[in-house]
Amino acid sequence: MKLPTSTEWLLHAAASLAQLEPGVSASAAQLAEHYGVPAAYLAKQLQALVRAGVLAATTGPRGGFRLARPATAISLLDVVEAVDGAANPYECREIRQQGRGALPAADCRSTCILAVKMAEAHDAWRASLAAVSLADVLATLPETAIPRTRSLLTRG
Amino acid sequence: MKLPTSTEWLLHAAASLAQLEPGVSASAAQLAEHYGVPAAYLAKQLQALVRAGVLAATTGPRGGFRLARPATAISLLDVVEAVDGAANPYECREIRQQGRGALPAADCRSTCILAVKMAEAHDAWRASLAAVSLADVLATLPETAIPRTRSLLTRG
DNA sequence: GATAATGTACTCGGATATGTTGTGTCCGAGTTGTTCTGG
DNA sequence: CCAGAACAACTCGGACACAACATATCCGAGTACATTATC
Repeated sequence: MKLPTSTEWLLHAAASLAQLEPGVSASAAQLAEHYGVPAAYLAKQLQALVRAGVLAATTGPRGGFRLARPATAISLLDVVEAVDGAANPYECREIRQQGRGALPAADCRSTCILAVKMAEAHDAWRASLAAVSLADVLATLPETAIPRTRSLLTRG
Repeated sequence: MKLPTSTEWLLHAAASLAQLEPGVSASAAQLAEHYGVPAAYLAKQLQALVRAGVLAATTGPRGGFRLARPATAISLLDVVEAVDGAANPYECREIRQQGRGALPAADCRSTCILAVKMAEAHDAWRASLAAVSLADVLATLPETAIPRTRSLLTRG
């Protein structure tokens, strides 16, 4: 069980975009150089956030990516599930109904208890991430961070 | 983020072994046929549970795998982390200290807030799975299930 | 008849191929800001 | 000096190779039981 490496990039990128003034965009190339990551691959992943409705993209000069919603309305879960999908990492294939020890249908009326418990754990994970918004993240940064990010991501 | 398919096999296998009488073992071939899964691959994964101290293995005739501890002392987390590892699926590579926007060392005294929040979510997931033991799983099975499993996994 | 040695069948354990998914890269379509020309 | 059109540069968006891990498989080392020969 491993999240893509790009998850870290996108979380930081979203946090950086949240620090920009409303209406201002930053391009994929800017963000890539800002973090020292491959520009083309970052751009590919940013598209996933656009498809998920977390970011909005604008083409042409002065274009780029910006938040599609206020930072208070974007949770870490929104970002993570945009890049990795919302599926439960545990996939129940009903092996209780297969092989020599297959259970009779009467015993399979309710969901497999193991699948239920694994789903509950996944829900706990999702709830933990859903409780943190980008605004919460920004609130923990030092005072100097936001002006600094704005200046670094503003093109001359 | 996806758990190996074999995770389901091992959870069910551990639950089945927990239903056997103390001291009785079931071989990898038996368990594989019981669930209709590839025997060699299941055996390979069962070894991971042995290395983790969850199962104990015995070679030779009448040998096989059995629980290394009472079912009350084995949690779902023990099984899942034995096969998949205990590492956090989110790996912080400190990109905040890299690239054009690298933060000064003074701002990196404490752990990156994003890594902290991702770790908290992982802890919530682990706590949820650690709270469920194999004995809890067995308690939800119908009365007929345990004698049935014992009879199917007992060799003639 | 009891015992010890032998043989056999069964078990796990690790080393070896293959398929799928994430990783990384490239080029094309579209849009905006700029520049140049004409009135 | 102003307006319009053409141009050019920059942006995203999707299509194309490469690599790492999970998947699947095989054969060898070791052990317990059953058998057999001996005392």
